[in-house]
Amino acid sequence: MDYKNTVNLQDTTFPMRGDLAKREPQMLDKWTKQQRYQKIREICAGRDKFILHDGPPYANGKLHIGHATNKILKDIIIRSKTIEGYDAPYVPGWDCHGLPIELNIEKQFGKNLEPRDFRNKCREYANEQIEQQKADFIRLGVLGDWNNPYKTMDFKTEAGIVRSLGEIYKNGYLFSGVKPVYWCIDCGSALAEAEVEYYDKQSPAIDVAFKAVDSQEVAKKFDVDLPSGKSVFAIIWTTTPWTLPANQAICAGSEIEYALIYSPHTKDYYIVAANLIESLDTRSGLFKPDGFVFNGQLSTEEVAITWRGVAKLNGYRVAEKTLLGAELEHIKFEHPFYNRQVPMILGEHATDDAGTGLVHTAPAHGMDDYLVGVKYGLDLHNPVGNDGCYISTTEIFAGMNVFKANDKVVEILTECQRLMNKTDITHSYPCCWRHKSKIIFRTTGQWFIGMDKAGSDGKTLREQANKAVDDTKFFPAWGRARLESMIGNRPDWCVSRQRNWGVPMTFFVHKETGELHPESYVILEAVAKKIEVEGIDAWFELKSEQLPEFNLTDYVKLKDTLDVWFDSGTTHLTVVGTRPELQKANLQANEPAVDLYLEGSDQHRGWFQSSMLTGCAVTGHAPYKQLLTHGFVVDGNGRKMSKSLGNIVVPQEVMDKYGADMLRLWVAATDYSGELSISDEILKRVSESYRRIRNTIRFLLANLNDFNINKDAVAFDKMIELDRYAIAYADKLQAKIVNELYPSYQFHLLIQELVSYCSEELGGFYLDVLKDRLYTSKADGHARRSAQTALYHITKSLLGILSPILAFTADEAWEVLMHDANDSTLFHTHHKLPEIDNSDELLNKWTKLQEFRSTVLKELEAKRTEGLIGASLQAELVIHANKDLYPLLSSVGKDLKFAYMVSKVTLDQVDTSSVTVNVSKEAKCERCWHYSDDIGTNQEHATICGRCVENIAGNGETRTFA
RNA sequence: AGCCCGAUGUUGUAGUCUGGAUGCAAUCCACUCUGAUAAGGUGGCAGCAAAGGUUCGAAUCCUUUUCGGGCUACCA
Repeated sequence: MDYKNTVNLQDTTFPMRGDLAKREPQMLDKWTKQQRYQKIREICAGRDKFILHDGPPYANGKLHIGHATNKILKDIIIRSKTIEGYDAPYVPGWDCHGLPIELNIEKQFGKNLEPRDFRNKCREYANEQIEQQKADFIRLGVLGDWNNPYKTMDFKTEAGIVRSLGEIYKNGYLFSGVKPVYWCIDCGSALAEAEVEYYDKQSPAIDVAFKAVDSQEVAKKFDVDLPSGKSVFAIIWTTTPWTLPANQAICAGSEIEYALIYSPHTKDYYIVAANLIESLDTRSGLFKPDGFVFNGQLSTEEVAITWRGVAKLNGYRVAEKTLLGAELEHIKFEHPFYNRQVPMILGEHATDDAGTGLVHTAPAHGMDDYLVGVKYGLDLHNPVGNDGCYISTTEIFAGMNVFKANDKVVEILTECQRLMNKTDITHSYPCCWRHKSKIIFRTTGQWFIGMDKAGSDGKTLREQANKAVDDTKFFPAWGRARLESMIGNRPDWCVSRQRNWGVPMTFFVHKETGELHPESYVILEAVAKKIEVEGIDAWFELKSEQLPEFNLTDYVKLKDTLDVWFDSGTTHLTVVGTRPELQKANLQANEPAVDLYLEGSDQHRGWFQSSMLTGCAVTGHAPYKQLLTHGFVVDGNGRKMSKSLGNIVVPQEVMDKYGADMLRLWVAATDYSGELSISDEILKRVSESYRRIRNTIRFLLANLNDFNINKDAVAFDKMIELDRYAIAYADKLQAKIVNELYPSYQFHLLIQELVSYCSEELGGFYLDVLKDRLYTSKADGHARRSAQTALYHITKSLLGILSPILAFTADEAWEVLMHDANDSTLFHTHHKLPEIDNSDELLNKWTKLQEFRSTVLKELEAKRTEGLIGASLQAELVIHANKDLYPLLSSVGKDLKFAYMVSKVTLDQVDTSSVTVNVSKEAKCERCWHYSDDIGTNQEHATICGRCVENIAGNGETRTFA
């Protein structure tokens, strides 16, 4: 008889190889047809809500690995909250307005489209981009309301953005002002801080002389008697020659020491910071002629000055007396090429560590200059237009591009002999993040959300935001310091832009005064109603006559649009605040509407911050309870990905090669609080972990194939001890993962626990021990059903825990386990494992038995190396146990040999424990492969042992402990 | 330029606050099984970025350096 057929070898439809790249898309099709997202919403209806609000990616460009990482993390959380028992809807979104899209349309269609056409094209383009990105997101397994995402260009959202602006206006935080803003010539618009990046750029650096209006008087201050026909100059240093037309002052540091120095070349006299004389001379050669040696004789020219500091100053002819900057204040100088007198003023930003210690001051072109200009009442007038060219009234330079004007300025300075030196320097310079081109500072009329302006409730936005940061929980904790300093330091938020594809600032301003219409808040609501129906075109095409209820005759429409950061920064109002499924039934006053925002660490200056500011300005508190940040993705060597390094990992390729679950497992297994490394090797290692998990599941499913929980389950108090232990173990693991690791978002620790559970606890112990019982005991006998009962619970628990991460694999296995091709882990909550009596005791006992087992295994391995045994069943153990060990081992009774997978164990009590391994002299049972002395006892089954006879012909063997 | 973070075998990680033989998993090698088979079991190899300091003792504390990542600011 072939006894192999009597062994319970099961098979499963769950294949060993995942073949994910091919099968995942099929699963997705099925899920879409089933409308799984909607079905889950129905199942979850009535539960407490957990709101993770999606930060909208910009609707332009292909998905990169950073997008994928972010969305996968979000999906893991959404799924984990769902299976934990929350109603966790996920509405993905896109950021749609703004310059990058405009640029693409301009590139395609030129700049001469009608505004309405242009905006329509932008809208179409954004929609196309969204469709592409959406397909990739879905492919990642991200579960969400993909048929109904939010877009910042939805008419309702656009109207909501306008309304949010209205609230901020009403609350007193919005104001218009003239201020220097970052200005990108290529964008033709002001930029937000977040849109500015710094690169090394080359600039001309020039030293320029400003002639004193009254040289004689200035010389006297230095106790110098100026020869007739000689002049005194102040020298400034600048790397932006083009700002000289806007020069209104020279700025000195009040505590800096300034000297008057004579140039043997020009025969004139110059004011420079005393300790910068040498560096100025080094670059200009102005003061110390080659080969000059002071011989104690003074030339006629020099006699005018009382020379005393000469020797000390290495040949520089300097007036002995120096003056502090404060003593130079208000001295008048002539502009180098305009008929304009400019004063010497004082400012803290003037230092003596570079340049000449005197700072050229153009209030229209720099923040410091602007502030000091306001203080001294200087002309703030900005001569540069939106296009980066001087306006028509600018002498000499009218119509010229500012950067091109650099050369012209140099030329003119040379002509009028005011240029003392010119070199090129490479320095870090602010640039537009889109164009990478140099930006300029430009003082223009803009609209701001004030950080330090008290709102209608008497508090400043900065105060409110700081408080709100305190109330927020950060993962990881250092995010708090980051956001705090960000908000502490930021200037007023310039929200106006001068573009076409953006949400308009729907205000009417007075023709002459520029004041907002007194009924602005009401008008704005009227406009919002129109935008809700027709989109932003409603504003751009609006005629005052269409709002007859307001007196608009002396008012004009504001043409500015809003910074796109305002669009995304208000989604907690325009999206979360308006979609019913995202609202909690019992939200308390001042309670954030959203539980979690989750984005890359760059969003501290971006979305985290803009949302915080609008939240505080409109609602007085943060829009979110928790902030979770992840790092950027870098390559296997920790380098950031770049085209030139050729180390870019493309998510689509990973999915085509390994499948989405592999990418998801990679995200989960990586500590994302720092950088996330990815490379081919790393992915290979990840897929090895995956195989381990998958195979464990396969083994579990295979051995449950003939098991029906409703008919075959063994009552828990009747189960074999080892099986009860295994359930207790699984319960403890599940508790840790569900109660600690998922809620604290520490997925990498969770994955470690799970992989080591599959390898060590299950593969290395429980399942290994169980094989004998599963295969050889009576198919529907107590011993086997007890094991299967445990396996069933373990599998159900394991798949639930895995499902947020291995979304595809877990559900694939779930269908097999439940014998239902339409079921999903997410239609259920975490499996409730049966409560096991004395579980701690059991865990403790079997942990000790495992420890001793490894001693046994070492002994077996020694015998194996000696060539005495192969399979461990060839061995018999003689265990001499001391008084601690003996009760432990004997408490497992005759089942100890199964726990240790040998054919026989002899146990006695001694003082010192030891294990002896003997090779069995008995015959091998053809069926169960144990070596036994009762083979052949039964005539009918001459080649198998008594236990096997009982299992195939009797009622099945009895097991109690293992 | 300043500030912050990180670096643990080939890979992913734990341990660092609070000093005490580094640990887990995968890879690799060897043995073994052939009833999880492009599997399973057992054993083995190998690591604290570098240097210095404190200490009986340092992955851990201190200093310096290197490399990587990030942030902030701006040199007019």
